[in-house]
Amino acid sequence: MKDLTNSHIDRKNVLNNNAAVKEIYDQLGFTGIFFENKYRYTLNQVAKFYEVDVRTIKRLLEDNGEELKTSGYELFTGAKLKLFKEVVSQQRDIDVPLLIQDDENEVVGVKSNKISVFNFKALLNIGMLLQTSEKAKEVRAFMLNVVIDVLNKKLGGSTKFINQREEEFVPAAIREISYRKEFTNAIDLYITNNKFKYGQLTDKIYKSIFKENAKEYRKVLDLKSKESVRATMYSEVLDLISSYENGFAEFLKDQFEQNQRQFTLSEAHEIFSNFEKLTNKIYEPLREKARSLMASRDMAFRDALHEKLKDYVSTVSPEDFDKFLGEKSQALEERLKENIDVFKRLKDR
DNA sequence: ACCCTTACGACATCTGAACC
DNA sequence: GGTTCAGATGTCGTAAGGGT
Repeated sequence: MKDLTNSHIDRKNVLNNNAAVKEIYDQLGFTGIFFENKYRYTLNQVAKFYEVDVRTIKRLLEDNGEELKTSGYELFTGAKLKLFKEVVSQQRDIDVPLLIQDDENEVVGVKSNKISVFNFKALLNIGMLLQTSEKAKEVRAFMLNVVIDVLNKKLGGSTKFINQREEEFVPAAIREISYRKEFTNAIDLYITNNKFKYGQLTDKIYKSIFKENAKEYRKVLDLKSKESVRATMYSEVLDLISSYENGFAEFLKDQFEQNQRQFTLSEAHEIFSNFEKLTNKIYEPLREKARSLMASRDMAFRDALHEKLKDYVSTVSPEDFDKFLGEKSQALEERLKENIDVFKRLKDR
């Protein structure tokens, strides 16, 4: 079974979700020592919190050092340690003593030359790695509940059109519409009548970019028959589709001018394969990026796995979480209203 | 029934700034 | 300059779980 304790990607996707982490901190009620803009916990506090031996936490540090460092684990020494100690001793005066004193009622680490310090994310990260601690198990369940709550609150329960919540979506969708026009025009003019020609060539583009045809894509995202495939795509994917459509339209036109007659649909398929070969290297970097963004975001936001892109699933960045869930994310209607205003302003000039 | 692995705790030893 | 003490690291024992 895949869960937080054995999936690096899932752990990152909880920890990169800043809105969720903040909510978890507010609800958990385990106050840290505020130092350099973050809430900090010493190694001993962390061990006590999860009711495990200090050695156990240390072993996690040995085995998952890099991950924990990325989350915000730090080893304080020298000047930084001195500063930290000062902050700690001040905190003792304002009555948060339990957190920073050990059993002998001493301030922890006064004479130590180094102290392991966790920020809140690293504290949660530890909770995701501990296998048998009951407390850690509780914290994990709690974290996931909050993450689900946050998602539901931000999205009103549906993640289907989460792709539309970032600033870039509307402009990308508008661009795509005009490039789509170029594409369908070229198909109209240079390919003999065949009612399947649009769908088949569009599928070729989809397969070239993300390995699925429209039908497969619909299935992965569980779209109803009336729901538009394009409306669920991320701006980066839309832009790449635009490039393909525009590029292929021009390529087809060139071929037509050499050929002096319309192509059949099966010839057009061959022409597309040539186009694909010719542009393979050009599109490669953008395609890799689009695949990775699409696979990772759909996993994190839509709980949807694109089987053919499973090697591309990685973590969703904190920026992405903000982009789609944060203050700047919006519902499409607001986005459109905003854009209409822009058009109006331009028109008035 | 047996062996192996995993996760963890207990104990021991070494290190090196900070403090006196 | 010696003492102190948290941290780093290593080793061993054990309980639980899984596979054969």
